[in-house]
Amino acid sequence: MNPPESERNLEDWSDENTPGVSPNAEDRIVCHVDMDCFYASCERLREPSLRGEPVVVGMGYESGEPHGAVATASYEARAYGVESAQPISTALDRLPRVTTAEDDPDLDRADAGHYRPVDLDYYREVAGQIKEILHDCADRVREVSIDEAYLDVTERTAWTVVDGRPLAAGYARHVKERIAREVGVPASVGVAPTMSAAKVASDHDKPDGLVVVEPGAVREFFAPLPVEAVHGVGPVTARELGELGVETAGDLAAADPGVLRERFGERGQTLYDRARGDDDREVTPTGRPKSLSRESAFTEATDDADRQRETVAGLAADVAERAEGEDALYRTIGIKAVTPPYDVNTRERSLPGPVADPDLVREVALDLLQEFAGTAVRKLGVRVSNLQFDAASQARLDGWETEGEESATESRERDGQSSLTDFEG
DNA sequence: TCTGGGGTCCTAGGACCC
DNA sequence: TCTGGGGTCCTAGGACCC
Repeated sequence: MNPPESERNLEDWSDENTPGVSPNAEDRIVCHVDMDCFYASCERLREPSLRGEPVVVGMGYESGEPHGAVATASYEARAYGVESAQPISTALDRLPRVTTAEDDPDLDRADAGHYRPVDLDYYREVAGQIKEILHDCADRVREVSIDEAYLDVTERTAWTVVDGRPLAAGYARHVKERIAREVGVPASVGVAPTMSAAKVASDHDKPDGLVVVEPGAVREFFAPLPVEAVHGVGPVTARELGELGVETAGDLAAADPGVLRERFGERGQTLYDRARGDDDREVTPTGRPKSLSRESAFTEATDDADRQRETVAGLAADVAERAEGEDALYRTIGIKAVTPPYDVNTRERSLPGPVADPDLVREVALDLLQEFAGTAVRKLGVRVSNLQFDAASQARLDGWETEGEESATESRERDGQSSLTDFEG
């Protein structure tokens, strides 16, 4: 299983060789670029006076708004306990708005924050400029989200150590600095021979970080980190691992893979491999979406059938329109109904063949909703999946830009810019 | 943290087929 | 006949991520 000792990389001075990590020539160089509190950085870009100030991007902080959550908080705001995905009311408790501070002499303006609404169109525009740089810097780019991407830069640089540091570190710095200089927003970059290690590396020294993990040092790098640092370990898995006595990534790497497989299935093996630095995934471009969905929460749970049907009909229309905008055909139509306290129910129906038919989305969704007649729901969603993309769209494939100025969506934008509610999480 | 929106991947049971 | 084994599709739910 383990590669022979003789194959060890010259730069590998760790005592424990890492099984599975290929020797020198095949060591890839993967960068993970992760924008720091991206939405807040974008707000600062167009409003430079916000630099150095606590900034919270989210919705629902205007009085009278039903609900809302924090999309992104700047590090200054995080110092007050404001976090992503937090209810906006909690954020306001911990960090009052600046405007209220001005009205209220008892409030110290120094302890107040700047709140801004989410403006996804603008963030996408900024992201587009960044992606251009990334594609310029790498042969293969995988965009994970609006503010995050993997780059394979194996052909552009090397692990060779010069003046005590790998050339790859300088290359990563170059990428980072181009983004700062040409776009004006900070990024954290991780460099490693695998995607999973690069991901964790970029996270390791945020914000504005640059962390390099050399081949052979991956396991060592992971070892002291809490298991939650491993991509794919969430709260549930972390708790279950804890029950097995696995607290750190090092524990995970040293665990019995058989036990992990027994408890977590295939995922157990994958997590084990990751913690040991074994990850042979290639950096492949992001493919077409697998599903499209839209959902919406009620201020409070409702069993009003008319409201429910109205909501589902509206969501169905939105989803169908988005599918049309992306030239997607769908073969499965589904709904989601969240009932108190927070039970997620899904229902779906597959059709004999792929269609693009807004009326059908509506009909099927409403039909599936019938099962919940008389049930209070706090949230409803509509989804299409089993997507197929027709030839017309293939011309535009490749696109890392889902251009904001696509005309199909424009007409609908008129009656409420609130239709955009994406979260950085 | 009493819970916002948009995704991905995995699992497991049942239907159905050979 | 009460007995195989294997494969695929569908549906529902769960965990995780940004």
